Amino acid sequence: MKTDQKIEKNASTEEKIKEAARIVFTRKGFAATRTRDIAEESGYNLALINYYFRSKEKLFDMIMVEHLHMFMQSIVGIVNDRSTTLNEKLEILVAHYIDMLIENPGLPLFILNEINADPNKLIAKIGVDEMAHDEVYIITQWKELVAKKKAPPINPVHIIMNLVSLTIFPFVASPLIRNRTKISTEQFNVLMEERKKLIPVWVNAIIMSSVKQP
Amino acid sequence: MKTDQKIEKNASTEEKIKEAARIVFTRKGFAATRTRDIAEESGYNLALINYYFRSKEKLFDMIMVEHLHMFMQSIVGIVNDRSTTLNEKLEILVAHYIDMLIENPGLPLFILNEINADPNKLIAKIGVDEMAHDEVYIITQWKELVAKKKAPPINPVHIIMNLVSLTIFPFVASPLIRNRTKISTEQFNVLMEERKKLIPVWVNAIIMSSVKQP
DNA sequence: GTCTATAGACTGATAGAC
DNA sequence: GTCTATCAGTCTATAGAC
Repeated sequence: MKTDQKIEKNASTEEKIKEAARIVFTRKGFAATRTRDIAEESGYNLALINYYFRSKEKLFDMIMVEHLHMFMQSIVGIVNDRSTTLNEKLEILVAHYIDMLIENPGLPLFILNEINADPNKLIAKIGVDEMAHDEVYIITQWKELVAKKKAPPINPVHIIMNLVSLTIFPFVASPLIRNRTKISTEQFNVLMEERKKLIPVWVNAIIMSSVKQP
Repeated sequence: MKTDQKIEKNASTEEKIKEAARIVFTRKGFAATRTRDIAEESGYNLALINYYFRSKEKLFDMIMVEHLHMFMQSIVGIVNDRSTTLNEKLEILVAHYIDMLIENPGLPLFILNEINADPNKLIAKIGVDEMAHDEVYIITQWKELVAKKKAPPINPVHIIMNLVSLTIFPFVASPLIRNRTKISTEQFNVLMEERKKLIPVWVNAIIMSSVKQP
């Protein structure tokens, strides 16, 4: 996956500006970012931003669409893979996301913010409506498990929320966590690497706990 | 708990403006909020904001400190209570936070954002350094549990992260969740109420899963 | 394509009337 | 205390030189 934070020397001017915008927008959000910040970060002049991208907003939208795409990318392939078990899918998904989040730790907060600012505008762009209906294979596998284990009376939405919460939230709260526990970014990333193996185990434990409940 | 979203009729002008600022800042963040938005929301004029609070930033800081206080409030009392077991503390904490979050769903994203924008500035204001050292009774109880169960080889930071993630993240992702699952805010809140009882059970299951692991 | 200079709109803050 | 009017600064976007 090519998600280098640094601006490549051989990239075109347009690409350099877009990369600079990605960095600044992700760090400060749309409103707090000035076109001057992007110009400075890119090493070019302010006027070029409007030359290549018609406006600050259009540049932002372009970057946001790419971010959302990165977030949803390849998931469809994973959850529809008929050669992997439910547990394997879980492991692959978690590892995939944690890898991506270690490289782009600011991404979730950025996206959640903009969804919060204007839910309809952004959600429309996510474009994973292929996953909205129940044709996805992982759903079939889940239903089989539920039937076999005489399983959860709990809403399956909880299970999804738990999986996503356990995977993404630590990155959203990363500055706070690192401050309170006095650990470095490197040590934080080691913890996140550990979670690749732990989260699938935990999610299974959560599912089983609901089976045993009265 | 008094956290009414509406502006009271009998409140003083100063209080009404602060309440309006709370609403707008929480919804849009510092940078995207204009003093004119606050004036409009409060029903008063722009000039009064500077009359009562010297600047936009001072007003923001004041609100932020109150928010952080709300977040940390009464936790010290709960975690230091010698009359409750570890499990009871867990249940009380989760229920306490979920109640607070149902009333103030925008709070976590707002706080996480501002911590992200300037980690040092805000963390200094949290003022829970009483909880930094190991004098807290819940820590003692935790250590006893670990000793008795010959428990987790996993870093206890994971357990804390899991507890906080499971409790807070659904609120941070609320607009996304509500959109994807096509549920209303009321239905969402019902799910969150369910989690009051479920999260403590899940966290226990997570802890036990690490005991059984090789 | 890239730059400087500047227009035009908006923002936070204040002066001064009542 | 509350208002209107306005200043001074900053922002995005563009015009025009090279």
